[in-house]
Amino acid sequence: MYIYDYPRPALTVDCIIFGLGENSLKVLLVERADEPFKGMWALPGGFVDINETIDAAARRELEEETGIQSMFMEQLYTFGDVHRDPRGRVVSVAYYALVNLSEYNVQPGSDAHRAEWHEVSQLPPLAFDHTLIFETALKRLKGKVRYQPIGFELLPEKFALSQLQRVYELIIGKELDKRNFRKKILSMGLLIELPERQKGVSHRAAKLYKFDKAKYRQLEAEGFMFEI
Amino acid sequence: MYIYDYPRPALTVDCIIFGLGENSLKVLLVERADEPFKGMWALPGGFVDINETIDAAARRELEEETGIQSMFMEQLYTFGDVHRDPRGRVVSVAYYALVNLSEYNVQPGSDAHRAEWHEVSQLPPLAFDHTLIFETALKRLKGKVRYQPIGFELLPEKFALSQLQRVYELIIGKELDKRNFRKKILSMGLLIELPERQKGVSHRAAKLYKFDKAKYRQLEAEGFMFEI
DNA sequence: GCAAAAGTGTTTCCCCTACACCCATGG
DNA sequence: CCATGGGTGTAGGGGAAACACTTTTGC
Repeated sequence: MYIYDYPRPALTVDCIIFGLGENSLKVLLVERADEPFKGMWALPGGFVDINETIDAAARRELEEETGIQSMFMEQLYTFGDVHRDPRGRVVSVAYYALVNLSEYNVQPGSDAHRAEWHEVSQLPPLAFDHTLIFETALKRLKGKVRYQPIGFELLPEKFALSQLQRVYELIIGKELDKRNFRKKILSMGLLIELPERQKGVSHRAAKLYKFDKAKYRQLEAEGFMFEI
Repeated sequence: MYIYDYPRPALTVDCIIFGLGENSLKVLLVERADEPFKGMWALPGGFVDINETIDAAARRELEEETGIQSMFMEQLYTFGDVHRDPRGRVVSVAYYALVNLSEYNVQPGSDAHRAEWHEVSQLPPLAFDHTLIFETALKRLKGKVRYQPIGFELLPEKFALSQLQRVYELIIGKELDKRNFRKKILSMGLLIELPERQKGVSHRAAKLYKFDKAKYRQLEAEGFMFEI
């Protein structure tokens, strides 16, 4: 049994890129330029090169689509139904990524194809099994945001507590009590209060904070569990 | 860009099969019959057929190794380092499975190769990147057992509460208070008390229970969260 | 001075934890 | 009768949830 004797599925990555809109959670979709599903919206993705790890392929796709080199990214699940691609057997490893739109001013569409941010609650029909992939990603995000500090990845480095609270409310999908939220998040001791404040707002300017990654890693190693 | 123009990685599945020993958690390992890593222990696995889903390939491997047709199984993670297999580019989708040893009397080694149950705390060196895969599986199991009712999968259909408690203690790795454990698990209302009792024990026979899957699914749909 | 969001404490209640003794059964 | 695990209740503490008003700032 030599490993080259077997016909092989093609291997791709697909990326679910979440971003934060004004008052909604968004996902980056691309319009398919070719058949199959020409003209339909799809998740950005592409083939895994024979000399590149799957993670590297996902990073490459993320950068191609957004121009951002380092963002939070995590493998989601591998989809391998026999008929998920009409062209033949294609197995896809899905990744989800979180990006801060306001800081980077992401310009989708720098590539040849059209790309747009869509509200997660109003997605168009998607090509292939991408609706299933997207739903899997959203479910994972909702589950994970409560017990891992990934909400910060959607915000700029410096943020106000109300922004952070809005992130959680958008993802979890229910309102949180302001005082209890602040108490809880501050009591973890994982936020560094900055000397600066919000600028250009027409009301009292909020204190800005940043997430203390080093401290989180230390606490995590000691058995601390993040939880909202 | 036609999908057949790309050189493709080979695609395999690897299975981490957990079973419950007398007083320990065990994993099924096979001894490699061929190079590379001939004679070393490895996770059972094999190639994904071009006409079979990845899940089906994993199920097939599980059945080949254990003779059991339906056991709890879940995709774990996909491992795709470029040099993880010295024969060439091989991407492996790992699955973990939970099996109840006492009920099925699993006979590893029915196949041509040697297979044995090993205590998870005393594993030999493994072939390929299988130590990494195994550690990923164990971490997942430890994390998941607390908030999904998968502990039951390691037990026979009818079990005593003390058996269930032992499962949790083994996986989580710390002792639990008997009264609190019983209170919590019974208060969820997910166990059906059976009219029968343990047999053949030289002390007071324990009540037997079974897990109420239908009720769990119903509660889950209503937003209920299992948690130990 | 008004609109809009920032910021702040206290009480109540429930759940988690800690903890020790009697009971049933087989040998 | 003894060894082995089965089975049970309560008190205290801590964290989660509920809840409303004052402060700051720009216009």
